[in-house]
Amino acid sequence: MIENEIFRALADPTRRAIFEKLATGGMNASTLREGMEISQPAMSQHLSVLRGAGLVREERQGRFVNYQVDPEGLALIAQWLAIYRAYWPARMEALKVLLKDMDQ
Amino acid sequence: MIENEIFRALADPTRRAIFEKLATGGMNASTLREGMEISQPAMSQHLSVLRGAGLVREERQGRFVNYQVDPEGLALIAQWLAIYRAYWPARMEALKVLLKDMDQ
DNA sequence: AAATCACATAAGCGCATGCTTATCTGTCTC
DNA sequence: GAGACAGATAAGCATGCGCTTATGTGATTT
Repeated sequence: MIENEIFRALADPTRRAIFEKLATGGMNASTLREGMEISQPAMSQHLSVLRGAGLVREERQGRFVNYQVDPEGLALIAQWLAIYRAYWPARMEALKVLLKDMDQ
Repeated sequence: MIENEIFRALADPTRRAIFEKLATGGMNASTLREGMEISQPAMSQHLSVLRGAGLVREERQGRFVNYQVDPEGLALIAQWLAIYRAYWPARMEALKVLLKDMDQ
């Protein structure tokens, strides 16, 4: 069950930070590590978890590995969330705007 | 940081099951426990975590405590997710429908 | 007020998780 | 091919987490 791996992956703040940084644009593990106080093995392990959850894709480029956000994982969260749309407050302007954007 | 508590709360499959059951309608802890193989203290602890994450509200009713989904937590996930809308695949029909609904 | 019921809290335990250091694999450069 | 570099994997360790049993608290019933 991948849904479980997604939520578990995002439960760790360091992993969310990595994912969020990656969302600004694809980059390799070393670049990703810049500015973050995290060891190389730790980064590698986190990326592995994110990859297993379908939140991140990897692509070998010579001796670098380029990582980027994988839409699949995000889509699964969105679907999970959509089930509970009845509970979202009507005043959620940000989401409304989002939906308008998508509807075009 | 509550965002962290939300993701952590949802990372546990038992807790997601409780939340999902609660989404079908508010009920007290004992009713919630029916059909789920979970001890009374475990249920109480899970509900406490969900409450701390803003995913669930509680309301004393005599010697029962009625629990129900709290939209606040869901809204925060939705907002977090919305940041990454650029990555959502265009073919996400379910979400499109959802947005249309909300836009009315 | 005594017993019962719904639920919360406390304490302890086993296992998962995230980190560390050390080492391995694969690719590039010279 | 030897060294350097990017990254993965292994092993060990400390902490966190979810469970259990036991007990506490507040409300209801008789």
